Amino acid sequence: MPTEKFSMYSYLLDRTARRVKQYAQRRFNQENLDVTVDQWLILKNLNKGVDLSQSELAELTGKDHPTLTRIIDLLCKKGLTERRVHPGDRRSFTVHLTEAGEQSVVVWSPKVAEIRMKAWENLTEEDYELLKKILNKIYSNLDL
Amino acid sequence: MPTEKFSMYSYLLDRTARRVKQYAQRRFNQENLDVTVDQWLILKNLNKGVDLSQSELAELTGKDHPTLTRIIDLLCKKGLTERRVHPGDRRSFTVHLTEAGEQSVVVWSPKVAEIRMKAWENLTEEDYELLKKILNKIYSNLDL
DNA sequence: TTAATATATTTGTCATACTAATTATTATCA
DNA sequence: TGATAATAATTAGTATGACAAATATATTAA
Repeated sequence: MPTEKFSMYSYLLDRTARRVKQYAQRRFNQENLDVTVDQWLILKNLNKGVDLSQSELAELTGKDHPTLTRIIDLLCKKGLTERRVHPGDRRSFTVHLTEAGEQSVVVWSPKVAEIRMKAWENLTEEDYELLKKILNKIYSNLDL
Repeated sequence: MPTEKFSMYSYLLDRTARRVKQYAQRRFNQENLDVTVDQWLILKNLNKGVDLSQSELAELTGKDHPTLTRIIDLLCKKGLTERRVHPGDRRSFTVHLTEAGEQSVVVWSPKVAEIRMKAWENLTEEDYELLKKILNKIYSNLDL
């Protein structure tokens, strides 16, 4: 006997995720951090000194390939990343953080972390852990 | 001292919400329910015998006005809703479920509820309640 | 080695999200 | 009343998300 409450939970989840992203984006804009929240996620994942292929980046960031291609296009246009030919596979690129990209990550990481904190105010460590557990459970329930 | 873990939680939230929507949409398509998840949300909110203005619908469903306008456009094109002049305010429309729209809601509600359940398998009542509480907390932390 | 298959990326299309600006109408106040 | 401000909806522009199909290159198998 299906219950409608699960539709309600789905709605709450969607609405909350949107607001979290919207809040962060507005703060990015206020601070004149000239990237989107999704672009930032890519930069952050590149900042390990390791160049990654687009496929690897897509996997890490949970983006599909067309979306990732377009995000990289924009980051390259902004001069924050560049595509380099993959040694040994001409189908592939490695995405490389430029000097400017590196600088952005270094300079902005603390501010971004601070912005991201806001959503989780008034929650306990236990809440974080439980939320993480529940979200991962949901995610794996829908394994595609 | 800002911590990066909150960026991680934000990422998990976003990723999970996307997968929940994606799963539902795929099931909608498989079942030949010819609306999007977001369009369905609108239909469902109209199915109380009460016509709502677009502003009211936007408020109820958490959509912004431009998005709502376009969703209503599509629903009207599909013959599931129609715009009616608001008696007493010529700026406004009331959105009305057509006969076909009513039928869709009646026919598909149980299947949609069933589809929506899938995400929440293996979670306890307590998990639901806590998740709801936490999501609402986050939402209100970011009051805009 | 050639033919079939698989993989990495891109392109195209539609839907949604957010912002800013516009239009039409209504409400308010000097 | 008449100017100003507020509200409802729309339009336009950019970014992301999902899906399908195309392109180029690699890999595998007959």
